[in-house]
Amino acid sequence: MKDNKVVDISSIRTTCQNCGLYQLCLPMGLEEGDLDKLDKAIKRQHKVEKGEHLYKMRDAFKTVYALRSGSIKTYSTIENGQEQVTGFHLPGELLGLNSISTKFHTESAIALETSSVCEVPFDRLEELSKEIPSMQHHLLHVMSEEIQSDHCQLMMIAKMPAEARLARFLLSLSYHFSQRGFSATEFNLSMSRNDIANLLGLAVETVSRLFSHFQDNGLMTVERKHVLIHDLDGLMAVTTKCASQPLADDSSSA
Amino acid sequence: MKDNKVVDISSIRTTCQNCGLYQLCLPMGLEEGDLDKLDKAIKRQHKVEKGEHLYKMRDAFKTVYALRSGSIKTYSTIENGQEQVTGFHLPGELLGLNSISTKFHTESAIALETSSVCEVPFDRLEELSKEIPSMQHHLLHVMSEEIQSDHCQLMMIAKMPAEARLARFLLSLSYHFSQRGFSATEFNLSMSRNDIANLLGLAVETVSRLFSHFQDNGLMTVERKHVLIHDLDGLMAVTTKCASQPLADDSSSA
DNA sequence: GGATAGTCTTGATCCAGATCAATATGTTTT
DNA sequence: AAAACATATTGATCTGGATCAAGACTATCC
Repeated sequence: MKDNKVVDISSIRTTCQNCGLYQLCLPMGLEEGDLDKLDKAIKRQHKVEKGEHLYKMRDAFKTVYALRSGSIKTYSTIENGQEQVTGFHLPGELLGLNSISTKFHTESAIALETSSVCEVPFDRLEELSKEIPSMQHHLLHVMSEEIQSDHCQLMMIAKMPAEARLARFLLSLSYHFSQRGFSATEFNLSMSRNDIANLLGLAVETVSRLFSHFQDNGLMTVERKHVLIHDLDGLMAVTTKCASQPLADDSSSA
Repeated sequence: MKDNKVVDISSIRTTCQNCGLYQLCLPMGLEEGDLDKLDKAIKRQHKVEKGEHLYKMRDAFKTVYALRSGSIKTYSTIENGQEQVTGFHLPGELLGLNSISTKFHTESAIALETSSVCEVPFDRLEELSKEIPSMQHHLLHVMSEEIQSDHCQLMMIAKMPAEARLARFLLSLSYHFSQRGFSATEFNLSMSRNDIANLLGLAVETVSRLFSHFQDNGLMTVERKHVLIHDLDGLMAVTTKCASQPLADDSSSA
């Protein structure tokens, strides 16, 4: 019965149920029935070519994007025409939620490589949240995470020297890749040096020089886009090597 | 009948209905009946003395705080003992939501002056959100706003020179005060120079010098905590006077 | 009210990282 | 495959703001 069954086209189309990003994306922790509901709301597998925009600043905010593959850069353009990169996004991440309050996008999202996304109309998502408590919680959870990471980024730019920022950036990429089942020590940078510098609040030249330094110190090998980390702990050490260490007076007394 | 009625104690206790922060806080856009529900969930008017903590980093996250009066500083402590100020909060703001994902607070909140807050257990808030769609939306709205403002802060620290950062900080305070019905041009700073410097990623000395410069340029008068802005537009101008202006090539051609 | 301690201001010096400049290495176009 | 262009590396110089240092002003405590 099962062997002579003609392939059912509907079983091929990717559903949330068998999407590899199950643990990272929206469906996290949903019941079988709920998944179906979500599945119906989603327009799946929209493809975005490298350099193509998912949305642009000031566009109406109507849909949330779940990144399935590839990578996306978000950035906003400042009054004077300068660009501020706000983040690089990897599969499993949700994009667009930060524009709920304004109803129009406050940043642009551009594909750094050919990528694919699932689209969910935000109003459908809000309706679903009414019916599915864990969905409501998940949305809050995701946004809370974004605030956390923004605070971390802030602290980094405000307090850490260039070296530590780049090291932390690399470690963060490494971590996210490993979370997604890829190597933690070997990967390709889909973003340019310029983008990295911008995100970290540095000049391109500084980023370039730091890559060279890290290489000279045997921490990593970097050849254009290709990165091979030799010493994760070493990079960690660079991260903590930031500004004025604690003036641990208490350790000397008593 | 109405004149000889003894004062009803329950009509005196502040309810969300007659709270002056109606437009800013949680109740925003709620129906009469819904307000009652919210009202029951809230523990009202908890007083916090200057220097007292509302919560500390790593405390369990259980309740959300709505600031009624006073001002609160949020900050987190980094590995090396340094402190990073993440924000100053004025009446009407909600505190704590950014720790939903971790379940423990990732920052500390301390009163900069004697303040009062309403407390709402977060699980009650989530339940209410199920029943009241506009409440659900409002929570997402508030978090989205926080992400926006964090991005703005990031851009500021990454791209703007010290002058522009302080100017923008003052304008932001001015705006928030005016939103709350206070003077946009005269107010008191409840935070120290140190805190301001920390938030803006600067040294105290720089903040102090900049205040002096602004004063010399007739933009404002600042005497310890007391601020009097003479020229809002002038401050705005300082804000935009940041780094490399647009290389508007297109205006010359065609 | 004088002592001690925090906070703020102002000046002098220094340095991390920006900016400028030149070259090298891709990449795309024709 | 040469031309035109974008991206990356490396060196030389410059500077905004940090750091160091010293007073001035306030606030708190005996």
